[in-house]
Amino acid sequence: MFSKACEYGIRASIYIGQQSADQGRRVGLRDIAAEIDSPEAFTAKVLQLLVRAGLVTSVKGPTGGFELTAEQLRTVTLRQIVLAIDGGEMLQGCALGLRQCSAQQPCPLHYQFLAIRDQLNEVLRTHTVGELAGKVHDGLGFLRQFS
Amino acid sequence: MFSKACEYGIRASIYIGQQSADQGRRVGLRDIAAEIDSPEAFTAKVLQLLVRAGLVTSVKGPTGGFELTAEQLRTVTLRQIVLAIDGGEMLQGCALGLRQCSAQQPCPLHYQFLAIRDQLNEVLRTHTVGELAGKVHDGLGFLRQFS
DNA sequence: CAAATACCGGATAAATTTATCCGGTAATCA
DNA sequence: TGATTACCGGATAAATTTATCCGGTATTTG
Repeated sequence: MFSKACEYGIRASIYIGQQSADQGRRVGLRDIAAEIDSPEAFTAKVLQLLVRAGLVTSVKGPTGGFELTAEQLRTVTLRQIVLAIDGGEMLQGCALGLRQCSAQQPCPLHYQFLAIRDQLNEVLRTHTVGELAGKVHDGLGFLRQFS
Repeated sequence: MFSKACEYGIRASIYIGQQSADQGRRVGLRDIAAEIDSPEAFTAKVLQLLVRAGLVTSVKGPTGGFELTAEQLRTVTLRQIVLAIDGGEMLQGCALGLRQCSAQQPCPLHYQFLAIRDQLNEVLRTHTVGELAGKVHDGLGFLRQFS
């Protein structure tokens, strides 16, 4: 559905959000990669994208790391994360790969997938990172496999 | 959403279906690739998968080519095509990449994506290649871009 | 039977995605 | 100020996906 990069990006930002909401704790890369079970260096690349897009905040040096500001917690949606990493392909492109699929010239599944895509967009648009962080904090959601 | 291979596979099988329904016309690779605007050799690989899976029929030699039997037209669903090419990843896997995402240990978006995935499965399960071929035949759907 | 046709299947190459490495820079702290 | 910490960013490598090539085999037709 999403690329690996995007999966890591979503999980990472939710974890960062959880720690930020929890007494404003800043988290380092090593910590993040361990907690969401992702490759450290690759996760760093993905986080750089999110930082550049203004969706995550980073601080260098000792006591540095990644965090979400109160505003980021409140306003950053999953949709923004996905767009920053994967672009709009999955959110807008034709399921059958037609370059211009529209009501004028629809693929045979245009309207069926329009409905699915609408629902996907709705889910991504209406969930903030902060909200999902809360869910993880309350033990109602997980970011990696616990055996 | 789907891989390129899968996009080609779906478009190709619908086109084959359309020609088969239309006076049982068998179609060759060159023809298919031209009609759905896909790379010929790669499309051949994808079609081999579908033939091996029993979803498409092929005939060698002159006057040979690909076709869908009456039964294939009636019974083969998009879901079977997608499974044969992309496997169950998109249809079953966790959107956030967790190896075992379930009600026992759900990702923070488990139930939201469950709904989306259900709808996707439903669309793929309830549409046969033959039905979509009819839609294309009636000019209600297209398999490539016509400028 | 011989020639032509068209799918089959293995090998190979190009492109993209995923993943790693390492020196550079900014920030903290003693 | 000097040492350490931790993100930044470019280069590189591995893995996967996408795409191509070409000889092999089955089938039709003359």
